Amino acid sequence: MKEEKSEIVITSLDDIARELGLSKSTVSRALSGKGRIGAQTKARVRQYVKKAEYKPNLIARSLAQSKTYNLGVVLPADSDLAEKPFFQVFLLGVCEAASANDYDVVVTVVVEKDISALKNLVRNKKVDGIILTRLLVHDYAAAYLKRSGIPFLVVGSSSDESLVQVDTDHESACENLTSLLLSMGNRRMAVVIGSDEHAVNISRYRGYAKVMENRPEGICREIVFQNVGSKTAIDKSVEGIMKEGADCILCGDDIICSQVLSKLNAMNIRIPEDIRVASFYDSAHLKYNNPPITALEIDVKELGVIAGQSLIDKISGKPFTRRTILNYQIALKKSTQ
DNA sequence: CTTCTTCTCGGTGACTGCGC
DNA sequence: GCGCAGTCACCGAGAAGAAG
Repeated sequence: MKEEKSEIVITSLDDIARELGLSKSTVSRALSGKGRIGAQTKARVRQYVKKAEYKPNLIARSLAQSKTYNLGVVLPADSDLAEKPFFQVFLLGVCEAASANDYDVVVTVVVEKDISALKNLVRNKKVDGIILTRLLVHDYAAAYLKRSGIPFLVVGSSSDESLVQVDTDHESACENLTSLLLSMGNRRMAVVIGSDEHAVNISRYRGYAKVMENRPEGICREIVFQNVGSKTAIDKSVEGIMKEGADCILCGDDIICSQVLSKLNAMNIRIPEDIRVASFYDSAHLKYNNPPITALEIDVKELGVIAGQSLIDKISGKPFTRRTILNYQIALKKSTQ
């Protein structure tokens, strides 16, 4: 009986080396492009590998390089996190950069002072680097990562120049949006903004305040609501603003804005006829609102891609930018006309 | 049975050596 | 001396084997 030729299964560099009559180091060099290798040998190996549909064993590569090929992304453990499009879209961007570099993404959460999950990730050497997605004014996670020595970057702005930062210039963006709305005839500009524990809220408020302080009437404290987090607090802020009277409400972010809109709707207040509304951050929450909402638009996916790529560059010892600032756009919509 | 040592996995990279 | 390919130690953790 004619013996059937058994198919050769290629599972490792050794198999390829044996088949081609080379050493596995030569095959490794041919595939990585590193080290000295003849062009002919390189082409021969690559052609064979393509035909055999060989995929390198990433666990073995990790072992040899003492790297995990994982990026850690730290999210805040907010109860309504799933409702925050920022983090979802940001993760998409990070995953895109990671995938393009043979990295995977490991997600963990921190609850302000409780950074035990992050510590486990670092201690157990599960990741090569970390991205902190929300920078706090007193950030325990950032302080810990600095001590640990693991490469990391933060999404946000800090005066601490040792931190690698990726962010939008929120202060300048909010300053420009506030100025623009004033130039459109609005005089009494109310603001509803979240916790001043979050660095981003500080920057946004600073942008608003910078413009308002330079006006003859200054900042009207009775229509300024900071550290507003809960739905109840936002509702009370809106009631206060309507009682005191304002031309426009500036919302600290998309979540606050959607709750402000909901409260105004419940009070039968029309936008923009009775009051104008704008948001310091746009998202899917506001995209389909009627009327459309004036807001600052940021390419969050691009933010994720840049954060991911910057961290990988830092891990790989390549040159990286210590502070990357992304552009923003002011999208003027019907809510402020 | 316990403890210690060696081997294993697949890939990397510094070093070595061959041939022209 | 240069260009190239081969050798070998190493990575980390668990399994297997050896010794007491």
